[in-house]
Amino acid sequence: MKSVKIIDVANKAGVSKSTVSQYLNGRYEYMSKATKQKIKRVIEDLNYIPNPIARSLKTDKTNTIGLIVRDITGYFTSSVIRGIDDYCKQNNYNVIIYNTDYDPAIEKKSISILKMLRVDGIIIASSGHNNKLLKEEINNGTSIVQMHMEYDSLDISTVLSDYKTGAYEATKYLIESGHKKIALLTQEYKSVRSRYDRVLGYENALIAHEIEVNEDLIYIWNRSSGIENNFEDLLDKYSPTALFTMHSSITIELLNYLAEKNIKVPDDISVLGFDELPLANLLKTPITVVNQSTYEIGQKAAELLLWKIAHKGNKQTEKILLPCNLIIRKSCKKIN
Amino acid sequence: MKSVKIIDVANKAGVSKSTVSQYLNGRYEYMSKATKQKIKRVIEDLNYIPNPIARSLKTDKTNTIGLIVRDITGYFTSSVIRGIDDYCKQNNYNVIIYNTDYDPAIEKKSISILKMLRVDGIIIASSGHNNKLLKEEINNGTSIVQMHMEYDSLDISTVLSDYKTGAYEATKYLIESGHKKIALLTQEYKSVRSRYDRVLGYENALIAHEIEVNEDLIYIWNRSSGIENNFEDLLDKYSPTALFTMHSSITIELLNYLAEKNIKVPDDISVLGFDELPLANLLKTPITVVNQSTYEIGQKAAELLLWKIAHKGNKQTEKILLPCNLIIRKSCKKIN
DNA sequence: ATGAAAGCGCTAACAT
DNA sequence: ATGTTAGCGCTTTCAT
Repeated sequence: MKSVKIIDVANKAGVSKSTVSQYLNGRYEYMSKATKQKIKRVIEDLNYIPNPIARSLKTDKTNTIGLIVRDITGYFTSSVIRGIDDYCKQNNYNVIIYNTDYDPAIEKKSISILKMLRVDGIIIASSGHNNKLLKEEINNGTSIVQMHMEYDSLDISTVLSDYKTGAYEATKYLIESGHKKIALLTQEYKSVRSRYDRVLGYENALIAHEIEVNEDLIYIWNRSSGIENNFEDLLDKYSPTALFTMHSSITIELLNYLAEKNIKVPDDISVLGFDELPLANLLKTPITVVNQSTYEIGQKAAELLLWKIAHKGNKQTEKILLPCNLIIRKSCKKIN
Repeated sequence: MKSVKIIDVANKAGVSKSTVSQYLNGRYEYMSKATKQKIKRVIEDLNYIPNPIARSLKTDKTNTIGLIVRDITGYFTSSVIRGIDDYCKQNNYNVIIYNTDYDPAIEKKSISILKMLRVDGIIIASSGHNNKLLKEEINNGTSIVQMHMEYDSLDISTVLSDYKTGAYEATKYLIESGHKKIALLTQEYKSVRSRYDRVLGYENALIAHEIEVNEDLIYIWNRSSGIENNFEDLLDKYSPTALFTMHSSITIELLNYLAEKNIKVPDDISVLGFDELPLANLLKTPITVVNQSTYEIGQKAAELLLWKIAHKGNKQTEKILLPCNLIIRKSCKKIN
């Protein structure tokens, strides 16, 4: 069961290693038809498979990319990964995944491990806390594409959904259903372009329909503390008729919150979420959501990265925007 | 930005490559305290990181394992993967994932790619259609552990849940809630131990409570055709009061089916599922399920595999059983 | 206690 | 059109 190597096929074919290597790498220009055929035969006979490790050592290419995400387990994330992985496999690349669990320190460490591993490139949904490092890496020639997140301070090739339009359309739908007091639930958004865009979409839709933007209706949620008491204040004080969440984590927490407070959706209040939910149509109230094309995001990100790897010289940064689509279900009531 | 290599630290430390290599591999036995310190310093100074590819070429060890699953995207699977991945990363292993989408041919190909990649071992949730190949690989010395599935015809180290007890406890719960006519929805189970065990658990519980086992109440579902007309026949003819599904895919399809037929859970019929469902408590009817410890399954599988890799000689096969737990929610009605 | 040297399996510049 | 040769960066046997 000794594995057969290039020298074995060279010997058996009566040629040198180099010729076999030429063959393997598709450089047939100066090769006689005869030897080409012979080598082909011998390779099949011997069932020879080149050792990618030896190849990597020589070429400094591993044909693997690194992928840094928050948590592979998420409904959104796992589908994006599938898109990336499928595209990569089709193109003879492997992917190695690192989970950061939202920790910038782990993110940083993941980058350095991936570099140590000599991956050919990295796709990252970054926290925004390592922008300086990321910039450095890019300047050093590392191929990187970012997805899902966007930061004004970081000039990097990116693929994400058209959040602004997505939020605009959703808000418009709410308005056209008669809602005027629409509360927005978002994470801190001023420093994060991809969050700010959603808020902009919301505001623009209001403005376009001559509804005054009320900052008090924008509730800042954060992952560690969740929905706090001041949210109840918002509800009490402003009585919004609809709640628009900017992230599935918020949607889910909100739904639990409302269930606990015994507030009925959509009878008492309408809910519209960003990001598709698993088993959405089996929920107590099937939730209307702005859906992102997760699989396509992954595919595009992978496509862009492999392109960058193949064109290392090119320092240009690109931004790819994929459309969202509104999936209308039963969580928004028509009013008036 | 040239990367520093072993020779650089050797030179700077005034020793030979071999000595540095000894240091790197923790063989300090014959090393003077002095050189040890010096090498340590220089490595830190130079920020030297050994190249794992060169190392792999020499040692024939990649410190990566392959993982073959049906679809990374599943709720169950992604959590298992996380368990595997966390354990591996903690132990300096990387994991490369292959999705088979339930296709035995892709499964087979994945195995061969993984072998070509020189992974140190493989974790597989296998289809059962490549058992001969798997057996061969094991005989050739490949380290493999199987998870989630079990086949009598394949002697292989395996980690899975205690399906029999899980199904037993669930059935018992149903019986104690007054149910006597409990239909079982399963895939073809006679050739697959891990499915047969669930059926056995169900039957044993019935027997223990002196309820006759009626084969007609066992409905054979399959992934490609889904729930067919004959299921309605079963419902009509035998009027089961409870439905016990053996897999989350079946549960989800069943729930959709019942919703479509306007059959209410649990008022018209009780439902109990195998495998946890996402957002379970937000469902129209929160479903009672037999939950598997997905993360732990992953951890255990990884632990077992890394152990096997470290003890290549040992040909013994082990079977690790993890307990299930019943999560009682609102989908099962007490009757009589 | 440390070093010299061979070699892991391949690629690629250069020679012929 | 094909072969020779020198590495890629490391580990490991064998000397010393």
